[in-house]
Amino acid sequence: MATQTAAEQREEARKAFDAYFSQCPSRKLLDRLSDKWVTLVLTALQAGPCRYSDLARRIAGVSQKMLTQTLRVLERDGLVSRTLTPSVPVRVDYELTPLGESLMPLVAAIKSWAEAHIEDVERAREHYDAVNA
Amino acid sequence: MATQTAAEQREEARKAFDAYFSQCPSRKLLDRLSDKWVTLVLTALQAGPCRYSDLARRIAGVSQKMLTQTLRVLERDGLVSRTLTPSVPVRVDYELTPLGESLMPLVAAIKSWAEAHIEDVERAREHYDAVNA
DNA sequence: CGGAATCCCCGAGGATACTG
DNA sequence: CAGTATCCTCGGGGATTCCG
Repeated sequence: MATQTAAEQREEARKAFDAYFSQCPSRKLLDRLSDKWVTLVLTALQAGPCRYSDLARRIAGVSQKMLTQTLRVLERDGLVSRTLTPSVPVRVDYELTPLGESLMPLVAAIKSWAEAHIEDVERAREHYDAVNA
Repeated sequence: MATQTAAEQREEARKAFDAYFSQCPSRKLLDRLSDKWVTLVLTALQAGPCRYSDLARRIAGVSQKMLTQTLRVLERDGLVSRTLTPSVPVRVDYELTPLGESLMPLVAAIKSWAEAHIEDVERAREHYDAVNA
């Protein structure tokens, strides 16, 4: 019994931590933003409404699956709205909601820090790699 | 020949996109921040220097492998400094660099948006799930 | 104490094919 | 046009073991 306890304790601690962790608002937001396609979609929509196929074209590397999945998540989170026009063929437009727009300054802030400090980071990396030959 | 061209073109487009994409400073930063453990480590270090084992204890759910890996990456990027004291047993302290500290306001901004708007997001989700029964 | 090395599993996500 | 469904691969990351 007791021999297993240590491992079990660690695992339970991890599970409890994960449970707590997944509730953290900052984490939820980071999980969204960090998704490879999310910021690209948001940025693409910043200029205004956009059709599905236009998004697919603008975001060159995306697969249909991931574009659709990303849009669904963003729609569910209330960051993007989906408007279906039942013409033939169907037409679907996506657009940032006010909530989605409120997120853009944060995206801009991230871009700003990145562009301001990326060279410092690059230099640090070169130095690190040089030292740890 | 020509029958393969379409698929090949897509793949090459994706590769070219990935290559371009991986160069984007904002993406690099997001890739760092989005790492599950990075923000936790940075936040833990915000209060001041901290030993390896202290970090391991503070960040309850982390495995040694991921803690070490995270610290290595942060050190390489110049966001965290590592100080080794060759006593017996060895003692290692980690600390935010000025560059690392300059990142904290951004982390705070993320936290701020998350806490301010997470309820809107939750409501949007509930509504979405209710509509799409 | 503070790691490095190895094994192994699981799930994110791309390719492909089909549909309203 | 705008998806949905299925299959399959590839690598992130936990558990475990060993080292200075």
